[in-house]
Amino acid sequence: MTKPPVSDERRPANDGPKAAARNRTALVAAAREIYAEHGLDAPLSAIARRAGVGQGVLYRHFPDRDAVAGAVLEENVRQIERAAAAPDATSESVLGVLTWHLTESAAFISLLCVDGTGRGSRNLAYATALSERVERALDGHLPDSVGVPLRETSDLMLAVAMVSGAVTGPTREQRERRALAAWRLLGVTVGPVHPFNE
Amino acid sequence: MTKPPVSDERRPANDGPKAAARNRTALVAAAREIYAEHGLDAPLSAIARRAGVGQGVLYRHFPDRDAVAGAVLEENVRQIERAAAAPDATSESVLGVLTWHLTESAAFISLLCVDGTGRGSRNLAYATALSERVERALDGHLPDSVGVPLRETSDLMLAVAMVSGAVTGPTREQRERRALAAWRLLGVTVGPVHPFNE
Amino acid sequence: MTKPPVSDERRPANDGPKAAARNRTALVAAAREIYAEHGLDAPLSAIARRAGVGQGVLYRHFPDRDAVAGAVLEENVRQIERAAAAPDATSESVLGVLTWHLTESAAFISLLCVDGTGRGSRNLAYATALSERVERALDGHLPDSVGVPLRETSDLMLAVAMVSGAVTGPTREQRERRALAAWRLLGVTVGPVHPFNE
Amino acid sequence: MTKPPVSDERRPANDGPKAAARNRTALVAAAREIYAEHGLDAPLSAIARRAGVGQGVLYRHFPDRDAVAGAVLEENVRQIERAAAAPDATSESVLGVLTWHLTESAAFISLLCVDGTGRGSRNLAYATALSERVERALDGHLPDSVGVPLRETSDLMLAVAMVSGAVTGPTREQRERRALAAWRLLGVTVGPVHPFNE
DNA sequence: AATGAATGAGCATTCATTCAT
DNA sequence: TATGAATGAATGCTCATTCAT
Repeated sequence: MTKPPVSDERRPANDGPKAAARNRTALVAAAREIYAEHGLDAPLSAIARRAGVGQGVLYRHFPDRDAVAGAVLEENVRQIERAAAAPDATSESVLGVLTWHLTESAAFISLLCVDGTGRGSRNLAYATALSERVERALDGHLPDSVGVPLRETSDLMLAVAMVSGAVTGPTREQRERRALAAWRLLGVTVGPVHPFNE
Repeated sequence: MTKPPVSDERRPANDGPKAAARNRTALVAAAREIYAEHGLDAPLSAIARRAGVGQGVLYRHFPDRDAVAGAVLEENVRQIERAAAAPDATSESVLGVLTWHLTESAAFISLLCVDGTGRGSRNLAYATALSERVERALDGHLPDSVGVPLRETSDLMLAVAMVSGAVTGPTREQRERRALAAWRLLGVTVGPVHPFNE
Repeated sequence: MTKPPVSDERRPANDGPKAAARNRTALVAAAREIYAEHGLDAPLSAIARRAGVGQGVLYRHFPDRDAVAGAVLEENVRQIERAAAAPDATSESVLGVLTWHLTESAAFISLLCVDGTGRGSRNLAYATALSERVERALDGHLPDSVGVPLRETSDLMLAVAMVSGAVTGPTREQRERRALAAWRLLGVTVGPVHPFNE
Repeated sequence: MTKPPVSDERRPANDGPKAAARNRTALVAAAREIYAEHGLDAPLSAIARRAGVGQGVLYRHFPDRDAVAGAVLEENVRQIERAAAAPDATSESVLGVLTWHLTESAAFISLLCVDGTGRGSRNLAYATALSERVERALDGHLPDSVGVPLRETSDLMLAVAMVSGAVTGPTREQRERRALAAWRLLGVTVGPVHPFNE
């Protein structure tokens, strides 16, 4: 009377290695939602619950809470990189995508608008690396601007931080309106605000 | 280096009611420091410890953590109001004082650059009231600006939020440099950056 | 330029020894109200505040929180003693007064309906002494009862405890109704329910 | 006296999910003891300590302190329900079981002898529901009584509350003696005092 | 590899009691 | 003698992280 191969009780959904990638994706998506709803200080348990996995899985994929935020930002940053690498990329189109992410992801705002005064200092490593990837992506897409010109990418990154600071409000629409008003004050034209490939 | 004459060991140091005002001041000062070092989410116990008082004293003076932040911000806001009310006030002088507080107080940045995504929604009451006082103070001091003009106080508040977003960095000097660069990108001239009456 | 005799500033109402008795009375009255509203676990500070005195005064008159409760009960007990000592006292009249206090004072219920399992063990001294005074007051006023007769004062005290257990409800009227129903189940007739000398 | 093979020193003793049910049981048992010793206001930390678990475990199993009390009472109430549902149930047998729980569980007394004056008003929900279950269990088991008859279940519940008020004393034996004396004063015969299925 | 229970440190808050004035 | 501020221990509750299964 050998036991059936799969399991004899309620199997906790051990789908083998296939599940690993699926779980990681689910965790990042869940984290994005939770961050949007409750801010970056939301408990990790909420993220695991939303993803439908145990907390142990979260720790298997991410060593600490900063790694979770980093993974969420990774996706934002990648879209900007791809927008910048597109054959028909213009400063306007790239800023449109960047602005989309600013309005959609509270975590992304925090990335670019860190107060730098120590609070989030735990994970400067992650934040700095990601921030530099954004900077590199924007390099070569310096927009024209009415009034004071942006002369270098560092000026543009400053402008991005400034727009980040302006992006407040409870709904995405309000945040988009504020972001566009901010770009206008800077004299910068922004293309359609949308995600890159979604 | 005089010490109280009696009791040199365990004396809980009850200085009587006279200490009340002194303690409140010490608490606000401690809170300002702690906020600058650890952000607005710093534990209240750290503030009490820094102020050299028991936690109960903190609660005697401030009903909740928002009241503590409010008391800290109160001073920032008041200086801006006074700068705006000075007989020789100009937009440049007022913005200089405002910029000083942006570079000096992490809490003040948070006031003007709230992410608004729900996280800190507990104390919108305080934040809104204080923010409106800043807005009223700035009313009538609309600066000229190169490039895109600021047409109304709401534009100016947007600009302030934008500058707030740019104010990052570990030292006050770096933060001031970033703030001034941000104002420059907006085409706004700012006067000397300093506290109003200190 | 000698100073005026009374005081030169806002005098904290130091009316001399006269005030002592007045304060004690106010404290007991305040405690009675607070206990009725918030139960015996109410903070002492609330009692002092209601009495319009500082907390120090409370400690001057009562060494600890049990002494406060004891003082409140003292008054209840005394009225019962006086009702029992009245020339025209009957078991019915005495039980009427006792029942009044049961319905009016949560603390008094606790005195007679102590769970005895340790919770309130801190002040058994007070409670026991007061309880015995009630017992002595009831001695000699054993009521007739339909059904099972009460043979001794200890039976009557048991009956009192039983009625105490029945006295629940948010309003005094409800509590009185429950108390009378309880006495009825015991077959005991109770006179008019009222305070003794008030 | 076997011990786990590995690690004999600091092991936080995470016995895995198997321990969940065991821990819940231990918590309820510990709560019962603590309540008996220190009353319903005992600190939850004491319960967790007695159960040999961390405080977090307590909160995993019970959302708040009322849920803990509810779980303790649940068992008392269930035994009464089962006693009432037994094929040979009589009013005497059911009251015997009820009286057992009155003498054994301070919390159970509190359930039936609530002072209702507001103090413990936080958890009326639990208390009311459980109290009604007792009432339903007693329905149909109205005892005969010498003297004043109990006409309805509400009379019986009043009698139960009265007996609850009489149940005082440091040992279970004393409490049982008081309870039986109380039932006798009510003219009600009670069967053997014992738990239902233990 | 996944689960989710357990741990325990950490923070907020309350309040009895003391004591300088 | 009265005041009421200060103390600090106690308690409730929340999570980040670990780990037996």
